[in-house]
Amino acid sequence: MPKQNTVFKDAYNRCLRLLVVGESLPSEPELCTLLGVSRTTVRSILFQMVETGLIEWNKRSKAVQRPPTKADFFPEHETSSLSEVIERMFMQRILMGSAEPGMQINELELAREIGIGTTSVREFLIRFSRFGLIEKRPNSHWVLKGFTRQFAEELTDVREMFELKSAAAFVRLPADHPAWTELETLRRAHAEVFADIDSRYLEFSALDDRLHRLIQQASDNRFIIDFYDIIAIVFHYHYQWNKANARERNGKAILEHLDYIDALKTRRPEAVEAACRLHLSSARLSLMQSLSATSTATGVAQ
Amino acid sequence: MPKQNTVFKDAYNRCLRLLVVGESLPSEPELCTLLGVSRTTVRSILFQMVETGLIEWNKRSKAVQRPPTKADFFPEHETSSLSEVIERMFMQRILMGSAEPGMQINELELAREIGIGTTSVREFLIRFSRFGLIEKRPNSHWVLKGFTRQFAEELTDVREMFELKSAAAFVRLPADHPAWTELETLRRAHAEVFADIDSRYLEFSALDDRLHRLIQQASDNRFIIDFYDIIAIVFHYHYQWNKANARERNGKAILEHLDYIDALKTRRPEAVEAACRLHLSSARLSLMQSLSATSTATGVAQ
DNA sequence: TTTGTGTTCCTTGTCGATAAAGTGCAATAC
DNA sequence: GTATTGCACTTTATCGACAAGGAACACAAA
Repeated sequence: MPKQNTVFKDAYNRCLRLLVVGESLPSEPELCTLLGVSRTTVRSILFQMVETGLIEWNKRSKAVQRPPTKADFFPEHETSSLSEVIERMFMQRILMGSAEPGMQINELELAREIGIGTTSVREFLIRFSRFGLIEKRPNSHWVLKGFTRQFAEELTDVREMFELKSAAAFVRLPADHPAWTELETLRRAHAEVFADIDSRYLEFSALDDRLHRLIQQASDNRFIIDFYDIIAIVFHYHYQWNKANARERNGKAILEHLDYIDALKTRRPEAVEAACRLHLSSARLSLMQSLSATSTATGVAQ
Repeated sequence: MPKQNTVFKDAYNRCLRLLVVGESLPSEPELCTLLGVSRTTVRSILFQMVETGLIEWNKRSKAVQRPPTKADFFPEHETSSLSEVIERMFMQRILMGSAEPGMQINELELAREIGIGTTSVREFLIRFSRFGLIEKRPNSHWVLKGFTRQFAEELTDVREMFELKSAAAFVRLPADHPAWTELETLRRAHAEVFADIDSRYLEFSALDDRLHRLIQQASDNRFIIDFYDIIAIVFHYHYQWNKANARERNGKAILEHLDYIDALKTRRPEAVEAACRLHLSSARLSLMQSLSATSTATGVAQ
């Protein structure tokens, strides 16, 4: 079948949450911006909602008839796009499965395993190859380079170069730049999570991503900003499956972040560089430790 | 049609050059390594050569009957793989054609224009997107970000960071590392070309690529090494269509290279850094100048 | 016992087809 | 007159099909 209608299903679910009995849904173009899809999809949603008696639709009036029930929602797993599914499956295989460096990756086999066509797998692998974990042999298979210590070192080396550059650029941002406001928002969010660290330590990942992206943004350099995607995906999957000492680790990291943020606020380059280096080397260390911890179990380190 | 047999045609052409009348071609596996293809392809070549009377083939003897003529060769343009064709066409469009930043790129239109299927175009665009010149809007078109001064600046900024790091690592290579031999070979090649600069200035591009790749290699970092692909493609196409002052520019660059090489040989980090900075800022300048020179004509600069 | 060949089978690169999703224009409602 | 809707049309995402090309293995030759 060409295209699962995941865009529709996901938007439909999100649209269900906008329903307020008695009121009318906004106009089609407004729903488009609200849901981030095209009018065609919005109209499909509206038609479907008429079908299931959620709304009465007559020209410009889209009166909500009843609140949505659990049964109205599409199941979660039907709402994620194919590429997300492939990514999850693939990362699981290479980070958790017994994936040794040098292993061959077979498009057809992967496609069969996931139950999809080869085209999607190929496109995923091509996109994924920029992360430096796999390499193509033309007219032949892909080779897994492996999530090894070597990889982690190369990754963090570049990360440090880029982040130092970005942090230095951040300090030079004009005082009225929106990044400063966002930085203060982030600082508060950090403080809040830290105040309740025992139950909220898992929220650190999201904060980490937001803070570092904000800083990279200041570099105004697409290569630096894009590179953060690699960091993000590695940390995302790695920590997702590796929760040992997470609370302790995240608590420490939040404190480092707070120091880092404070240093940025002073706008003193030396203070920023010091805080940045401190945090990055600690992040590197924790990545390395979790790598060696799992190396024998999963066989992913070299 | 699925797959043009470009691998076969290209290998066939290269195999023709191995023919020596009276002698026998080597064994199949040997031909495989010589031509860099699989036995299946080698055997297709041999069958075809029997067909056209170039060889007599009986088990292990593959006696050459006659020298190949012009007519035996497949035309050059049939030997380049589809992705190479797309790359050329696409680069021509965005570097030479009237390609303004923000322009939409349409997979279907591009495919029709080149006369190929959409799959190949899609895959090319995905691969190409890592160069930061285009960006995908999911479920919709691609956006051309344009070969602008901004792009060139972001590119060269990262380039400088990486090359300084690599050059510093180069100095620390052990004395018996093969890179030192290769460096000396390259120095001689530079000197030779320079001695006859008026007629050989076009050979600079190849030398440039070899020298910089050799240096990046010393970083032992896949992200740094891979990044050079972006530099390479930009310089390749840009200079190919922009030959103003090429002789003068290349002559100057060769001298800078020679200084750079000499500095590396001294193994003194400060000398290396100085020579490296000098050359890179001169390369940046010349890229920028050629950009502004063509900006109005082709509308590619912002 | 190693190296080369014949043969079979599997995978990759490319195409065309099709449902899902996006885009543009003319008609309509306010 | 502007914003919204209805409708026709285009493009994208995905599949299955198939020739080109790679890989494995048993047999043959040296």
